Amino acid sequence: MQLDNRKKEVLHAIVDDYVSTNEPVGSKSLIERHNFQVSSATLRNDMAELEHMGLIEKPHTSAGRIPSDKGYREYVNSLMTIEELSPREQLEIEKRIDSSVDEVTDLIKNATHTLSEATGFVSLAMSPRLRKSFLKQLKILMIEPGKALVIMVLSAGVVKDKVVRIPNFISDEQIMKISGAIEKNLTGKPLDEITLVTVETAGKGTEVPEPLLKQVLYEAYAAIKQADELNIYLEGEHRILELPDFSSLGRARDLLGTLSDSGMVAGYVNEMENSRDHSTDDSFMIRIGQEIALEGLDDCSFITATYNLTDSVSGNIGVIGPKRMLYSKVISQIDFVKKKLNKEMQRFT
Amino acid sequence: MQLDNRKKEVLHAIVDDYVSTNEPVGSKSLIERHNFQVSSATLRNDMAELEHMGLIEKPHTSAGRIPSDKGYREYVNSLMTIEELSPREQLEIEKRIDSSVDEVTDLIKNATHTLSEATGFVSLAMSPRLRKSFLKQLKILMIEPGKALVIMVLSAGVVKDKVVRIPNFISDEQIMKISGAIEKNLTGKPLDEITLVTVETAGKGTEVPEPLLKQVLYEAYAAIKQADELNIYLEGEHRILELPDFSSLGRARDLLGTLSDSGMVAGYVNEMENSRDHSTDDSFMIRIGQEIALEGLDDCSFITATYNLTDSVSGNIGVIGPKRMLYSKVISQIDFVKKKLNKEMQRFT
DNA sequence: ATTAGCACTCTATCCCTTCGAGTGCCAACA
DNA sequence: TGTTGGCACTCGAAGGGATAGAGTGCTAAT
Repeated sequence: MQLDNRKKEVLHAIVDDYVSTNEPVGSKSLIERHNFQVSSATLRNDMAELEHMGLIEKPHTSAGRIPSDKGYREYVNSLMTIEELSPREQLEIEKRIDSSVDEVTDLIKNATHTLSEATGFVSLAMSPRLRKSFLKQLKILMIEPGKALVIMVLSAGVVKDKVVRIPNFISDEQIMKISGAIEKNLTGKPLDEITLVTVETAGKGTEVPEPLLKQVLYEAYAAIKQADELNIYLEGEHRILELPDFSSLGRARDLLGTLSDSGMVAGYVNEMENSRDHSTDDSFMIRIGQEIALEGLDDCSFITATYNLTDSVSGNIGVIGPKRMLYSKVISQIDFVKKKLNKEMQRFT
Repeated sequence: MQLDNRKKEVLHAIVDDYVSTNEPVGSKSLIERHNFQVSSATLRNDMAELEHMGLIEKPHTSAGRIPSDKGYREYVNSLMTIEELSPREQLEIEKRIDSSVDEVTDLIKNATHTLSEATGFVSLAMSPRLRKSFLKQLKILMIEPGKALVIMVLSAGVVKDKVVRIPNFISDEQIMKISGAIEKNLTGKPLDEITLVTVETAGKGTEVPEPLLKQVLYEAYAAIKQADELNIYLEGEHRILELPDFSSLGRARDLLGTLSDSGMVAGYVNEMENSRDHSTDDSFMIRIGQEIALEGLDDCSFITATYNLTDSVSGNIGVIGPKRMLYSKVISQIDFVKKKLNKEMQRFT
């Protein structure tokens, strides 16, 4: 069945009212608050149909209706209109992000924090996916016998390092030879094309005894792989408790419990990113309620956008909030933060 | 008034019972659960006196008694006996911390996580206070025109780095000269004795034009100062919600709100550390309820111990849990984790 | 297709009662 | 003087109606 115009308006109105009042909405209050040119009985008929179609539901027989996941989905896909943030709100966000940090990571954390403050929800960001960026420099610095620091400068303007163990009796000079060889042969190679074999090949020809060489090369490889690992930044978890939607302790507990396993959340965001439809240039991903395959997020919506550090290096930033949220507002907030982030990131590349 | 022996036993019993049942304890149940050789009426008299002394209080006229902050304090100071962890528990902790990480920071995070899991409370750790450690190496690595990485190796076995801005047109060679000069002159100096002036003096004599030199020296100084900054690691905030003590949403919200400002918590821990009584070798700090000068922690106890990375470089690790906790158990857990941490840290120095 | 009217449903809220654990105090006792 | 049994009293928690109010579905009329 198709939604005729009035039914669309009714659904739109129900979502709006429910979002703003947090009470199931009935046919009568719908008439009161909106300019429907029909009677409440007519709306009741419409609502019965919307319910039949699975777009709204009632908590109990004699209560008003609330949107179902499917209803929110319809609202987000076809009904709502995104409006720009007010200049005031824009300014507020720009002011908080502008801080002239020197590292991309700080910029991202900064943006995440700002987003959480602006929306009042939990916000999160993934670190840039660096597998498509390539090595610009790689140095190995001896720290003390048996310990060295591998420093990598990547094309995306990111610096990574890792402390590694090396053989105790290897000399400074030997380390420098190896480091030079790796750098010479691997510079320009994207991280996802660097394997243990590549590194070992790159290090061949170095005049360093085999077992020593092999261990250092392995550690260098491990450092490079670690640089490629994804991090997730979560902010504002405590704001959950301010929301009436999570006033039932149990829900709040489940949600925070799940969020505390940041690895799992990161994995999920990654999965979302991979299944994203890249054919459109719309970089938003929206998951509503049960669409989210994480425990305890049944009452949440999960919205992320993709930011770009370079053409081929990107990450995600977004929020986890209650399903009952002002979608149009939140989406423009995320969009604005994302754009600001993209702009600021140009400084680094 | 002095506490006679029986009153001590009564207080002890009240704390124990309240901790284990989470219900105000009355004279009758006290008799039932413990082997007092007197009647409940006698205990009632004792309890009235304990209340008069401010050690216990009643939620309402006709309820049992619960320990006051002062009562817990007395319990912690004089009544409880610390028992060792069972071998089983020890093993559990050792297993989780043993992981052979290569950086001190990871080790600390690891320990913090373990402590939170073991206690079921929020745990936290401060990064080592590095001001007494000294520079062993300082390198400045050019990343790209206008950007460099300052790398510092400290005596405590810690590596720190920071991306800094440098003049666009400075040469690799000039940077190396400056870096060499700083390293040569400042190696061996404790961080807290390094000031902007010290760094500028160290860099004198370098054959680099004044304004360029000055900016690089300033950035190097800033990097050193940043290495000295304290970090705090918090773990397991979500566990708060599992505790019956914080089932009243409002309290949980206040607590998590306060904890979300990690800078503030860090400042408080620092203050505690500074006011610690260093004359005894007891490295525990215990703050109960209102003794904690942080909003929303009225129902909490805050217990930390001091770990040592080297003789002069230390940090704190501990928990924030409900006042109504098994103090002896929690203290031995912290103690055990701290000792394990100290042991593992020897690898790094 | 829309509407007015009506009987029905279900929850939230308030009030009242009852129950029980606990207290304080008093008088008696060792 | 410290201890005890007894007793009246207090207060919160739990349970049981009763009521009000918002909302629904259905029917018959327009």
